[in-house]
Amino acid sequence: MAILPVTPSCLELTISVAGFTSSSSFPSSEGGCVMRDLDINQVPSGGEEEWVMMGSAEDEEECGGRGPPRKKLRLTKEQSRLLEESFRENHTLNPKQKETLALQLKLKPRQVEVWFQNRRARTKLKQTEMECEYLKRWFGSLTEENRRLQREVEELRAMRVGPPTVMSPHSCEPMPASTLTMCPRCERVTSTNGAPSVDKGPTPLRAITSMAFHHPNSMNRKTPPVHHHARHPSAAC
DNA sequence: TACGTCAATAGGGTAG
DNA sequence: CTACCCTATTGACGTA
Repeated sequence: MAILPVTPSCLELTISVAGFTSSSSFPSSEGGCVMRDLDINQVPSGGEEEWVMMGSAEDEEECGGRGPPRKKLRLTKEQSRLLEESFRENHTLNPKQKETLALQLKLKPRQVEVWFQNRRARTKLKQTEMECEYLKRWFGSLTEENRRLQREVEELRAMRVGPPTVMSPHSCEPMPASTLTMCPRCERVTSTNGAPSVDKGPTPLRAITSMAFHHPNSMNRKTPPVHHHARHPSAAC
């Protein structure tokens, strides 16, 4: 599997699957007029932010109508560029970095903090969407392979060529089928006489979860994900 | 006008 | 308790 950059400026972790292109769509919501007390939304004096008028005269009437009309901050291209640049270097900021960046951008430290929070959330959402897409495709291919194997089993059964035998991976001798069992969870064949199961390495799912866990974005995760096999009774697999 | 984007808030969790 | 993080949500704005 190749790792290709999808949107280098936005995502560090990317997953590439043959024929897969990711389209980002974010959930949105609509709601009524709920005005909050935002010190953050007060127009800064001499700042370089793009402040857009927020709410109409009716809105003000409905929501109190006290004080100057609220404005919504839109970061300038330069501010966004600097923030992105900083995000590429570090997904989290220490207080010193935050202060410096805020000073540099003529924003409040809280605004820088919020931007980084939202940026991390967007990154994670995109990652999740990509993983979801990938898992769907993987499921499809597994279903297809399962069908193919089922057909093969049927064909072999139809042939009726004596008791089935499996070659031992150790001695290359045929093993009696009675010593083989199927792990109900992972559906891999294991030997009851101590022979190791045939493992082709980590599954794509494991690759994904381990990638997610080791990604810098997950550095603040408190509890690592536990793979279900860790608690599975048939620890052989 | 519906929908996507994004700055911002609320609220819950955790480390120090 | 404080400061930080994450997640869910809100609401203004841009645009197809």
